[in-house]
Amino acid sequence: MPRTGRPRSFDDDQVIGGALEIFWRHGYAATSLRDLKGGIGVLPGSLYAAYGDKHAIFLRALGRYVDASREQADGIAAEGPVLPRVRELLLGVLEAARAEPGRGCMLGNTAAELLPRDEAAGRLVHDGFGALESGLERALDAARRSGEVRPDIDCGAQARLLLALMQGLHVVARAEADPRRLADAVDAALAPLTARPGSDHPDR
Amino acid sequence: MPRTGRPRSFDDDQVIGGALEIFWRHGYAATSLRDLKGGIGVLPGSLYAAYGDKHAIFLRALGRYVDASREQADGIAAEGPVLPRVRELLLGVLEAARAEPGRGCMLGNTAAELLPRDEAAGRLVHDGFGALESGLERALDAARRSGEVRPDIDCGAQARLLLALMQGLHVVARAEADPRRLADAVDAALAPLTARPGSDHPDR
DNA sequence: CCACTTCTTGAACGCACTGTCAAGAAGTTG
DNA sequence: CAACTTCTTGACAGTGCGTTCAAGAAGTGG
Repeated sequence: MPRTGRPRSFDDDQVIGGALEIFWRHGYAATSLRDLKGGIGVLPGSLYAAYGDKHAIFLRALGRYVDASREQADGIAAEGPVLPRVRELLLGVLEAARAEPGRGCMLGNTAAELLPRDEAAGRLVHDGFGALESGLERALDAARRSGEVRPDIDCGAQARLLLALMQGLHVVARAEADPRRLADAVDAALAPLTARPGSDHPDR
Repeated sequence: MPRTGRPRSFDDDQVIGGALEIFWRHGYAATSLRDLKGGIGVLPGSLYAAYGDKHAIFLRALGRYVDASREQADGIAAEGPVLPRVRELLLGVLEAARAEPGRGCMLGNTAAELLPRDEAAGRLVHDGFGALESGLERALDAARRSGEVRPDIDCGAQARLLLALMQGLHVVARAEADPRRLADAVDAALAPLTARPGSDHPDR
């Protein structure tokens, strides 16, 4: 007997990716299902049949962003010199704010708009922040072992500092005509980490 | 000839203050005029007659918050030891997040939700951030002159760093069950400012 | 106390939103 | 090809929104 029906006309990845793009730019409340339809070409009826309701679609999109954040965090903790990568990460926030104003970080945007009321979104944002913090901490730990950063640094505290700085840059940059004005704050944050040139570094 | 009519039954300060409270907690889009009525007891019709529309009421409330931020900024730049006050400011962000989750900073909330699309709000947020940055910079400058912070510190860059850290703490704290976990990031940010015990401080 | 002005009130309007549904389109399998 | 299943489509209901407005209430100055 026949068991299959008409297949989906849209690709799951494309729909969630498109929804992420729109939610990212406009936020949750300010995004209507017609905006989603306009952006990805799938009508509300199909979206509801496939995913449930608007909130469920949002959580799917946010979940994809969290996955991407996890990958980014792992990239920071990769091999090689760490501080230039961290610096690039933070300056990249400012450059993104200049090139595409009004996007910011999806995690921070969601935190500001929906937390702590939306518990499901809260868990995802918590995971995303946790991944970034953990990636930064692992990276700093490795850098400390290699002598790239001073041995007396508290890598956990520094990771939390850098995460908060990153989120703060996203926010403050929104109000700046040229976000690059904030670049010296990045260097001010990273300078104290560097090992002194003549200082003792354990190995190598 | 008679020229005056029925006087207002509500106090302007109370209405704007009440509106600020509600916008602060719920954001702009998520606050309806019926919410405002519920919170301050003034019907939409009167609000429209008195202030214009919803957006105008929001700008008035935001303007009041900016004024308060300016006063807070001046408080930081007051006389006496600066670093303990800055530390208290940043730890106060975390304590507020613990005691009253979901408020954050009205400037940051507005930046995340409305900027850079809403230009009038953008100017106000820019002014508020500017006041905080300037207050921090003046405070650090004074502290450097008094020997409280190291003489080789770039006070402008540090002020921008602390402002961004403050805003970031507001955001990240929303996703933390206990925001005090972030307290060590505050100390990590302030530690490099302190003059070394045996170091040279110009006067006193 | 009366003429006049302004404010308050609650209903109402137009609109946009989320979510639903029935009918038709488009596949798949025996 | 025929039976069957699933998806798509566009219209629609229900709700809540910002905003307006006419009528009555409440003061004020002469």
